[in-house]
Amino acid sequence: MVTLKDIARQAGVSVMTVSRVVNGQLSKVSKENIDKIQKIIEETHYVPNSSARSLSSRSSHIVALVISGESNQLSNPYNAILAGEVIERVQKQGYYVMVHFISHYEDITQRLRAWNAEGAIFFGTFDQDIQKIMFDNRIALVFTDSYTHVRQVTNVGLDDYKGGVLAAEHFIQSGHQTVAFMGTSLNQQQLSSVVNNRLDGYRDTLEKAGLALPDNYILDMSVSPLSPAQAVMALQPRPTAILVAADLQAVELIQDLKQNGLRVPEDLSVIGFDDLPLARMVTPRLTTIRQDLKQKAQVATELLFRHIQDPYAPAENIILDVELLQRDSTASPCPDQP
Amino acid sequence: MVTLKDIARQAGVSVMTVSRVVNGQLSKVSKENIDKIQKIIEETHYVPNSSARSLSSRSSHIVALVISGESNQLSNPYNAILAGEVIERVQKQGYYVMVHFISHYEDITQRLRAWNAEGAIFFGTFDQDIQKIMFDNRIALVFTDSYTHVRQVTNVGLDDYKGGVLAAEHFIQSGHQTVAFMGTSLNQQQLSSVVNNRLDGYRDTLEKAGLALPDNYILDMSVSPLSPAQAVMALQPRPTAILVAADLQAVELIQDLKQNGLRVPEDLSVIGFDDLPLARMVTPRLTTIRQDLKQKAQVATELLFRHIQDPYAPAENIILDVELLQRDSTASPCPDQP
DNA sequence: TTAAGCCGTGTTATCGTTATCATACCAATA
DNA sequence: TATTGGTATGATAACGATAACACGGCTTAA
Repeated sequence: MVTLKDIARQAGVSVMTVSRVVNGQLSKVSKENIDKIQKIIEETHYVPNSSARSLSSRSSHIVALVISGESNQLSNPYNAILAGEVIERVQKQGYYVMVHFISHYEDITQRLRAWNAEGAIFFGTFDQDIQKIMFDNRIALVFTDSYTHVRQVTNVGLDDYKGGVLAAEHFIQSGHQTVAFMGTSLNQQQLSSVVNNRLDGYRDTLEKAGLALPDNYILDMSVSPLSPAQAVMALQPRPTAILVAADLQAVELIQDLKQNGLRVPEDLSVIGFDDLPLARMVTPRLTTIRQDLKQKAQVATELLFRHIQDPYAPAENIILDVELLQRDSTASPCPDQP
Repeated sequence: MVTLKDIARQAGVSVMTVSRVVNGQLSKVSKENIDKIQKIIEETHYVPNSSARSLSSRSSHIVALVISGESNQLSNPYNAILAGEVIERVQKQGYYVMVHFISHYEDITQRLRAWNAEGAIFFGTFDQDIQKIMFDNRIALVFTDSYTHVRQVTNVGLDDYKGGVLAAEHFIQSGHQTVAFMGTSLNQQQLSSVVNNRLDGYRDTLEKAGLALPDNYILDMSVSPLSPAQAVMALQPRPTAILVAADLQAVELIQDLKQNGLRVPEDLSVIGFDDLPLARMVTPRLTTIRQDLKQKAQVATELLFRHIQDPYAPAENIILDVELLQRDSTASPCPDQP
């Protein structure tokens, strides 16, 4: 392995002179030395040792990507796409990305500190743990989709409430009278308030229009023993429209409905959430509440680097907009419906 | 930041004694010191500095995940799922994962050497560059889906040829007479021999059964100006079955066919390749050549750690099996077809 | 002429850890 | 008694880089 020392010896200068050239402090080195040293660097394929740099300069140029969830966190397209966008951007800034999968609160702070990560971006639910993490680390932290009351937390969220509102409005305008909601983890207090907010916007808007959303029309698939279609079909009267809090679940529901002989949108209109690429690929193409993952990644990365550069930059909670994308999984209710 | 020195001072011992405890060399330290030191470590939330460790011990416990491709490499579910599986397993071994996206041959060796990665797993096409990489690095390297003639390369591949065979057999048994193939990057010599092998198995089997696969029935969508459906419909006589070399493309084709008024499988039987989760979600559910990504990840990770532990472990080229998964996108040709 | 300042370069200490060797102590063996 | 050997510990020197300061030589202003 080639080190600064080797190059210094070859060039007949001190390591500091080489170090300056490597780090682009060219104004401090004579032209002839710059040329000589750069040539040797090229020839020897010298690569600076990041560990040594990190140790000495106390800046690692490492950003951690922390993804919570169970099993293969990247098999979820939402995580995967967002992760990819973030990695691309972080890399473009000359930083390195370390990926950490965690289930619940394994001591992620250990992992961040081991390599002196300069910052971290979090995917998934961390609400309960945000404060712990905040106190344990003094590095730049950016959360996504986290609801919290702690002021110092920087977060990039989504206007989930509005998403619910848009879905409700769409159903109301289409003339639906009996509607339902499907999601997961609805009862846990802190967890998944993303879904809760979508529900709130949905319910509030329905009620304003004089439509009720009874509790039993709010289906929590994380506790229901029934399959998605069964859960819907068990409702009397049967809803003609449903908002499902995630595209993946919506697709699953539609599959299941088909197998049970129900048609979408004729028998049931379905709105998803996220607009994953998948939404355009299924039949019928999924009407969904779209969020812009590229934008989310961009904002998160920008915030991260802002806080890396300036530890005293104020915490921000950015809420991104959503829009309804009407495709083929929603329609007016059939008049001859039972 | 708490260091070994701090703990040593508090415990009234030398740093080496603390180091031994931290590294589990408990037989070399007295019981009372072990207890005392462990207690202080807990209290102070000491975390060993990995950079310093790496520098001193010359082992970083870092594994690089190198993913080639354009733009967001993780938006491809194949990459994402495989990456997730690998990350999980690497992490379980106590190693850290650095992710590197590269397009073409950016100097990935720099990135690996900067942090002294102990090993690397590669996703994507690297055929041309494998040798370069091999020569530049002396660390454990595992490629996936790479065809190469270099003996020292460790690779986890797929029986792509058999995949083509299975698809052809399926079409032959179903009574198809006019069949086609769709893929990308078919002409490049080294690149994407994965697809070429699938094509070879397909063509060989068809020919053995007396069916021709004329060149113009081999559609390369990376050079065709037509949309997938258009490319198929331009063929006279129109094929009644087609093997598409990747699920994503197959789904795209089916979508496009629908919009052009053609039904799957009635007008055209379609077989995909990979069996992504997506394949079960679309309508019709996609018949496809299945590969086991978990297995692929497991084998790749095992090979990686074997070569990390033993630099002289022999290079291996493991070929994983495939199987045909019949779903709803294939059928016998309609008799009344034009 | 002298003080001040810049430029290019080198010297030294340090980052936090581990490798290696040395040492002190005690027990067991010849 | 002298030798050997194990056990627990410490001292010292790396690992590869950067930070901070020092220094000589030159120019410029007082």
